[in-house]
Amino acid sequence: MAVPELPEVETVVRDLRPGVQGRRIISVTASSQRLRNPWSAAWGPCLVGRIIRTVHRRGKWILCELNGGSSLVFHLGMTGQLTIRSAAEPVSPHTHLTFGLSPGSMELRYVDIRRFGGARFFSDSRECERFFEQSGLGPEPFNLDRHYWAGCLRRTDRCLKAVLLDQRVVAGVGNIYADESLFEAGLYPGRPGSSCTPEEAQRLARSLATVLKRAIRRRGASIRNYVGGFGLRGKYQTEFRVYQRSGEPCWRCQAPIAAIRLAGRSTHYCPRCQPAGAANANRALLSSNPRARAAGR
DNA sequence: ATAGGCGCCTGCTGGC
DNA sequence: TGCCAGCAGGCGCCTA
Repeated sequence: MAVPELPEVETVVRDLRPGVQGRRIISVTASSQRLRNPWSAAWGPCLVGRIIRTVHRRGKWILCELNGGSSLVFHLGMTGQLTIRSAAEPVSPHTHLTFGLSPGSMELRYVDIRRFGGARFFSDSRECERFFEQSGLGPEPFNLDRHYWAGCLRRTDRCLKAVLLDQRVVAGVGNIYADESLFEAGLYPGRPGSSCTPEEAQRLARSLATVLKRAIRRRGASIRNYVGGFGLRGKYQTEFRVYQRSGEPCWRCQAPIAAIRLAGRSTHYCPRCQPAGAANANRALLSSNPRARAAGR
């Protein structure tokens, strides 16, 4: 099950923008089932009549800015789907929120099988800003400040996998792209952050950005649940180097991919390209060219 | 202060 | 064939 991480959320946001921006919310319907971020009945009346000005992403969050300074913020959790649909389309099971839009008979629908996600309303921009400040959400993973990132690794004995998953350190990374970027960087996921040289830290930052941008170009990864804003699946799952490939040959060296458990998450890596010993870790950036990929299959 | 573990939640899978 | 334990994991909360 591919969980929505940064590339998937970015795809949803890009898909939704043209259909949602400039439209007015004319109705709000909530299911009776409780979401992890519970929907307040008071929010519906606050939303009706407001126009969605912009839709953008922050980490794994989707922010819809409305007129009057208020905002509607979504988190997809593990199985959330936020799509724009014709109001005539049948409502699929596990639809928890429906926002009727005008002009046109379109609906913004929030579907979430496991209900780990949800939405919340902020009546003014300061309230929204405060929410994100309190959550301590870290910077976006693109163009990470070199000194900030090196410091985050140097100061911790947590393993690299745990650091990447920590939304306070860097926003938007989940289990798939943590594993994929560690492979790209040739770094063993279990290595303590403090064991990394500044060069290794920089390599990991570059690999993270590379992998995320590549996944965005492929509209994210779909294993089961994830779909973009139009309900279409992503394609990046066919390009996983290590994630869910345990036992299969490494794309680069053919060694079987290993699976372990780190930071409470299944973790996939190549024991040869990502050696556990720090002395062997200073390797060249891993190739991701299609021929290497073909050779690995 | 920090890190690790647990529970929430449903659907799928593999073993019996 | 049918049942059920185990697993998947983002995130908030609790504990050591």
